[in-house]
Amino acid sequence: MEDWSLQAIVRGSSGDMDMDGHDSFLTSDHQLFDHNLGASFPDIFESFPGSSGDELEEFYKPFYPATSLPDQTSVESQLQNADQSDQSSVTSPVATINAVYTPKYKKRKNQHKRVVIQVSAEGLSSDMWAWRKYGQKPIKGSPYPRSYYRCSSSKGCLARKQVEQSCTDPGIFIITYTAEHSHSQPTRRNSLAGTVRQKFPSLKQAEKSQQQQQSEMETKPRIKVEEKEKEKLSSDDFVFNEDFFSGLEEFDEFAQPFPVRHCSWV
DNA sequence: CGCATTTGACCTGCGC
DNA sequence: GCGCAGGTCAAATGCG
Repeated sequence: MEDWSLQAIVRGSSGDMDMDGHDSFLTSDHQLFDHNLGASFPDIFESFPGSSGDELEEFYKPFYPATSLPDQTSVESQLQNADQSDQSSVTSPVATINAVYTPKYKKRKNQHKRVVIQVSAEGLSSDMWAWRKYGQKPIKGSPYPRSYYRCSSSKGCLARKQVEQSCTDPGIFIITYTAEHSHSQPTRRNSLAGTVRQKFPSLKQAEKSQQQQQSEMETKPRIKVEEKEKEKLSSDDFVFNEDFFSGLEEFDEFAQPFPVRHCSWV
């Protein structure tokens, strides 16, 4: 909220960029490509110690639309665009490729490796994992708060996810997954299956709440904006530790059912 | 009663 | 060293 002017600037300069405005100005060290995952991965393959590439390919496959693997030229042009908007927005993942997730306040610097996907609200509600919200924070430069979730299916499961709403397209949610599940995917949606409680508002709900929010803000300026957009997306680090590949199938499972709009490595 | 959500406080990393 | 921002904790509260 405090940085609306900044947003305006960013949006104005980036125009109808394929990156959402949030990532374009929020973080300087994020890589965000529109459907360009595949083409951008060679860098990762090269830099990933001991990685054959095929494994990673298997991993990221579910995240990009089958029809949208861009060619190298479009990738390069997009990278150029990214460079134009933010010279530091494209950085080599090499430096953080060995990052290992350490719980609790540890090493933000090493958390650069994350899996970031962009989905519609529909996609949000299609996540079969059981997530428990443990925090929400307003993010500088974004009108929407970021919500923090951890896996509630299993006690020791380190899987985390951050959800943040795109500031350029409220219908788009940026999800960042960190770490992997230490258990198999639940057959039930969550432990509260059968209850009314919803972990992620549907698009309609989101719209509804936005309308509420708007009317609220008309009467009382600013206040509780976050509540509404509940699901923001965020960007998480993905950890390339030894457990990384063992969890790929799980990501595969949750990634496929819903439409992924973007996927990026940061 | 058990689990989820909310929310302020706290901790840590980072830039200046 | 200080302040800011991101990430997490935990008490309070709500809901089924």
